[in-house]
Amino acid sequence: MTISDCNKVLLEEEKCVFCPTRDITLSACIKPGDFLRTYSSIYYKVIEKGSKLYGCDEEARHIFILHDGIVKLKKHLPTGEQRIVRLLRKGDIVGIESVTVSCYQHDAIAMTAVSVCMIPADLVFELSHKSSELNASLLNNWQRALLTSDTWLTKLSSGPSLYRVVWLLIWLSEIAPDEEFFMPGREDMGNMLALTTETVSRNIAGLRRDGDLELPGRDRARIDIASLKRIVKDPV
Amino acid sequence: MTISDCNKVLLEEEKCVFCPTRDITLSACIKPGDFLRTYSSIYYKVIEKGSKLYGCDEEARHIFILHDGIVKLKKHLPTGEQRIVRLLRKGDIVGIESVTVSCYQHDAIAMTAVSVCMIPADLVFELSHKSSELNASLLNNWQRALLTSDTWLTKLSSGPSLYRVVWLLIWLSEIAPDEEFFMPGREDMGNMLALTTETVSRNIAGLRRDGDLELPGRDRARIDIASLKRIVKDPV
DNA sequence: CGCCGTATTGAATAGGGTCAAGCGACGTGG
DNA sequence: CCACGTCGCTTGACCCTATTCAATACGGCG
Repeated sequence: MTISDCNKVLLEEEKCVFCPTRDITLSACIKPGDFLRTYSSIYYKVIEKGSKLYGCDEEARHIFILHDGIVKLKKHLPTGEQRIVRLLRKGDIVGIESVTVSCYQHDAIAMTAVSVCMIPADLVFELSHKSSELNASLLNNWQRALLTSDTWLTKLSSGPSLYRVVWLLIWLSEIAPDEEFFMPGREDMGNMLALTTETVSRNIAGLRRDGDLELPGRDRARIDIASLKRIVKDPV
Repeated sequence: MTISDCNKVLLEEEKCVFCPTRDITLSACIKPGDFLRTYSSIYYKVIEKGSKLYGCDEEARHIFILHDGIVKLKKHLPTGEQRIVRLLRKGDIVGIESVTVSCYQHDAIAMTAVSVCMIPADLVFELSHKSSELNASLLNNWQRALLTSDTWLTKLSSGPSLYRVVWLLIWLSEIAPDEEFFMPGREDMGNMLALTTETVSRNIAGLRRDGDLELPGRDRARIDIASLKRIVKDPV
């Protein structure tokens, strides 16, 4: 089902049944009985590469279920620098904090073309009281986000620059193992790893020389996972 | 109410009413009606400085509500290094992941003497289906943990070493603003900031020379917040 | 073709790591 | 009560890695 197909079914009452993310936890928890009530307030949206889903400190009214594409969550430091604190991919919830706090905590920016399902936060909040499945789903999402944060703290923010770059490549490749996957620009990678663009670039050049990394196109990469894991001494 | 008093009331049916953390969100959500059922399974525990609440990959059966003291969450890297990914303090929930996953994700170690209330995870899970307040409380806790993680990623894991040390001191002082507060050993601080003990030590020495930091005792510090915030260019 | 933004490469530098020695507090045992 | 050993903190000197600054190359697009 393509995006335009989905936009079409948006006009129907059964939109969620045919939604391409029917399999994604949260939407799956919205029961047929809820359709009529939610009909008017849930939107399917396509966001072009580079544009913002929301900004830091904006009033947090919606959560976004990510159907496709990659979204980065960015934070600004008082010193002017910025840091990317998380990447979100298919099935992740963007702006989940809107359920508990009144302002978004990051800038959320589409790194690729992105399609999302936009659900009012108070609707989620309300439904979560009634559906323990939805609740469990929210808790799980939060749990996953924390796990990711821990990984970023341990693997992507400490140790030698080569290790960090390698861990990031491994992490990115998990979206599409054994295949070509999305690789952000050097500056973004630097902002994830707390390194400069030059350092990232140099490490990438090294990996290419050693044959552990191929760049089939701008934004695209393919890696020799086993070899990379050996570099960071990750068993298996 | 002292710890021994609390241990005494543990023997009574009304224990939670007199619990020193009655004001802490989660316990407050356990209603009188639940007392009889929970009676046998909730323990009040005092843990001495340096000992473990649980280890990574252990089966996760309990959450711990932190009444007093500081707990560090540690992760080991395949390379042998370790990193402290979070500090928990009064009112925080330790091992909250036990509600959603089967194994703990960190080593949880008491940095000071610690007192906790130990609640079986399945009990929390069960109660969360019935109490939307408890649920909201869980969601809030998770939200807070993520916020903390973001702070650690942005402020404690990037930028010059002096900035990191200063941010950590500011963060630690928030427990007891304007007063003396707990400061961990240099090695632990290094593991939080992704720096070596020597670098941390040097920066601390510098701050003391400039009169921005006093160390009234081992583990204790007092800072000139305004001055430190000026260093990291944090407004106000 | 020439322009712009991004990536790469190079050379010089600075900041943090590493290694090693010295110091001070504390606890133990003589 | 003091000598001794331990452990954690500090300090110094040197080295190495990542940053900085600058030049160049690449690729898409008007």
